[in-house]
Amino acid sequence: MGKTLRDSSKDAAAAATLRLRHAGLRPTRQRVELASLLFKNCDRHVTAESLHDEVTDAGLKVSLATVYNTLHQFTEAGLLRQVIVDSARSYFDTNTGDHQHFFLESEGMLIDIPGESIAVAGVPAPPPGLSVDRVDVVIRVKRA
Amino acid sequence: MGKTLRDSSKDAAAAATLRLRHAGLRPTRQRVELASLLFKNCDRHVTAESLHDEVTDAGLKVSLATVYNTLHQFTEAGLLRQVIVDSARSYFDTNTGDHQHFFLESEGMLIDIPGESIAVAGVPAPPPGLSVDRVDVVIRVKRA
DNA sequence: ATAGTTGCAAAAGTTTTGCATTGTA
DNA sequence: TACAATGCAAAACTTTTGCAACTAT
Repeated sequence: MGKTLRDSSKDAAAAATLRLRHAGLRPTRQRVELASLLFKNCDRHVTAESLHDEVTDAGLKVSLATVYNTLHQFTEAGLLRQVIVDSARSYFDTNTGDHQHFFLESEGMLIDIPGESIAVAGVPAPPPGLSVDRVDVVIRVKRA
Repeated sequence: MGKTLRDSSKDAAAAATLRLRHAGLRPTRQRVELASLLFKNCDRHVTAESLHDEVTDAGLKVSLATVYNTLHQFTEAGLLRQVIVDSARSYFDTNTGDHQHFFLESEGMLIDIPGESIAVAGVPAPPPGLSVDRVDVVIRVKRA
């Protein structure tokens, strides 16, 4: 039995709903729509604006403010990770595991690097009273 | 012969003027004042706003827009380096050499780590057509 | 029903830009 | 004098918040 396009869309929505419930977030229309887009494919890197364009292009209506709020809620809930590489805008990564990034600034493109590939050695002890929370590595690349 | 406070201030201004000329920037009043503050002591990390507060507190009048423009001009000229660690604001570092940072987000504090201390191993080759421009390491710390 | 949650318009930041003014040659 | 460079007010961004409307129980 082949599934129709409509069925796939429903499946994505159902999966998103489950994922949201599991994360303790109410599956509202906007959240389900955004989650469906975000988690449909594998790893994705989005900005608030790129995701807003995406929902809009899909014919759905979600305000940009809601996209921002939702991205932060998803991040709080552990569904997304925020990646700070550009002073002009925030990126969000659907890959929440341990990994690092290549960043091509001119095109706003992020590429994942598996966490186990990279090793950072020689980190001095943090100043007294402070402990290491996370180590972020950004490999800034440019067109050769 | 001890130098008066006024002399020191003059010296700082003279040094700043030289530094600006050497970098190919016209030593205007605003630039000299900002450069005097920035390069008076050793390594410093400032935001546009913190530097603006500083000039203002010193009784000088420079608009915030000019502080932004000047920080970017100094960065272009190689006198400063921009450090991207916080999505909310840009930091500028008077240490332009090879080094990395601890970042205590809750207080907006950056601490330099000498470049030779840290080694990043296992960086995969960048995707075809791209070359590595720089490797940034940020050790995010929190109060223990 | 209704209590807590949500979504968005409006506000608040931060950063950039256009242009009158300034400073230099 | 001319003319490029500068500094800042105003504009343009991105992001956050307060509260009316909604929704899950």
